[in-house]
Amino acid sequence: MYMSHLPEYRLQKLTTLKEMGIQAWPERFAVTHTLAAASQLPDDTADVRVAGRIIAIRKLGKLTFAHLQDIQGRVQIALKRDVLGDAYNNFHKIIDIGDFLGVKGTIFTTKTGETTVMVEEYVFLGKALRELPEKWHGLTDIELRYRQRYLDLISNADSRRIALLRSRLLKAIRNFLDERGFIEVETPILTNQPSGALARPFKTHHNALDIDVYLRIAPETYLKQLVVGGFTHVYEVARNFRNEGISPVHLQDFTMIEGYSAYWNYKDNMRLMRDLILYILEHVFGTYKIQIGEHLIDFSQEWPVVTFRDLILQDAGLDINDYPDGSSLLAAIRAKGIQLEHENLELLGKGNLIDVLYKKVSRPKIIAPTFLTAHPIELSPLARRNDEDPTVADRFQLLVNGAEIINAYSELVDPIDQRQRLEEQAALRSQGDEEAMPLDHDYLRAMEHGMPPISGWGMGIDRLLQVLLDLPNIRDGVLFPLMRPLEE
RNA sequence: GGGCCAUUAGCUCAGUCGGUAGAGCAUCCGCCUUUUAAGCGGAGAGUCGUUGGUUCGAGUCCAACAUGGCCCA
Repeated sequence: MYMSHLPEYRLQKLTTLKEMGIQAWPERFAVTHTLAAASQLPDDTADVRVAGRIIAIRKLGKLTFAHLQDIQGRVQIALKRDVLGDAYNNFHKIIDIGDFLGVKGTIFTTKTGETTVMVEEYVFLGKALRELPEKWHGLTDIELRYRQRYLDLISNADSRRIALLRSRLLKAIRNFLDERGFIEVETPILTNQPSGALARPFKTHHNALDIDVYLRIAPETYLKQLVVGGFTHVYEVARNFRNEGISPVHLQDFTMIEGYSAYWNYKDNMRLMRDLILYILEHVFGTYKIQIGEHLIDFSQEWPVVTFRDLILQDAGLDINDYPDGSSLLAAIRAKGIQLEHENLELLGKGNLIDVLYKKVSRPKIIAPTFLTAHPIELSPLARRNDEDPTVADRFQLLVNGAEIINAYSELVDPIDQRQRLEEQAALRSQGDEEAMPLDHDYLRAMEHGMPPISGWGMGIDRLLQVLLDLPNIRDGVLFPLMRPLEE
């Protein structure tokens, strides 16, 4: 057995445990209270049984204090030689910080006012052969926090708070949608074609069928097929995978909630999304006011609605409607002295150029929640064309603090228009644009069987969490972000 | 892809001008019955990320590489 990498003193205590006939990793312990609940009990509550990881021990001769902790709380325990006899000395012979312990005892309050369990019996519940991070500073090495998240959770209260908050946030969203008649479904992650978004996919291989398959980049086309099948309000909490670069605002493996409603348009979803965000703030944060960087944002205020055209007119002094194509717009941008960062500005179509311009001059300025609407149609291959202006889509994005939190539109349900737009995408793809969408025959066939009016939305949970919690890196809201493996 | 920064004891970090490797926590020993970053006294603990180079001498200077972070593309 290879154990030379483990601290000697811990292996020694493991041996001591065995010599004393105590199981190092026993199989069960019945508790009466969670640690958090026990820490709220009144004095003299008897027969309290709790269990947790020992995160601190303070021995004062014949009296020892320790703290038990789990993800939701902690409670102090006290062990007295008077009460425990030999078991008191044995405790110190077998216990290290990090071990799991179960205790039975009675609640009392110390001189310093902390609710504490006076231990009458204890049961060893699990040996830790490695040490915990330093107790005061915790684990600060960002790499270690991502690689060994469990240590981060044990030693950093903020990490525990974020992990629990993410869970509560997801639950709140499900509750909100369920209350409004949405049905939750699951659609495939392994797909024959990457569809529903503009992004590079991860590719893998199915052995039995001997075909390449792709991890989904969006659940969109499947969810709309379900609307064809009769679902009127449907949603999925979807893990999506995009083979893109790593940055503080990009994950390769992220969670998106998408929802679709038959007979709705994008304006119905604007209302739904505002209600959803306010519901989240009320139920998870308990306030509509969120501090983001130096700004205190009150979400209960009116959220302005701006069009792409008005926004760019305001921020760049250019009316995009004055320019028929990309090259004339680019000339105007250059005449204004606006520097855009892109490899091949000359090759961009008008829609993509507007997008690059918007990201440069407008997006970073949008702090308070704002609906951005009327996107260029080229940027929205699955969205419905506006009836009055066929160059824009019936679409909106919700922006907060320069980040796109929600993307939504009235869906394109005309199979003839859809086929044409996907063929344009496929042409771009054959010219080497790896983000363009391939022809999705399954989806087109479903559309041809008939779609009602539909509006859908997608909300990036990781980004939402990053914005609402003001996290410096999007991975701070993810328990186990992808890391390059270390060579042993 | 480019730039900057980090990598020293299990953890958190110092390390001056290039001259024998330091502290706190954790660990071990002793004292201690209301502590909570417990305290007091003592002890052990290191491939200074890796590989080269410069030098009488490198944790320190130089180069490459590795991993991570931030900024830019």
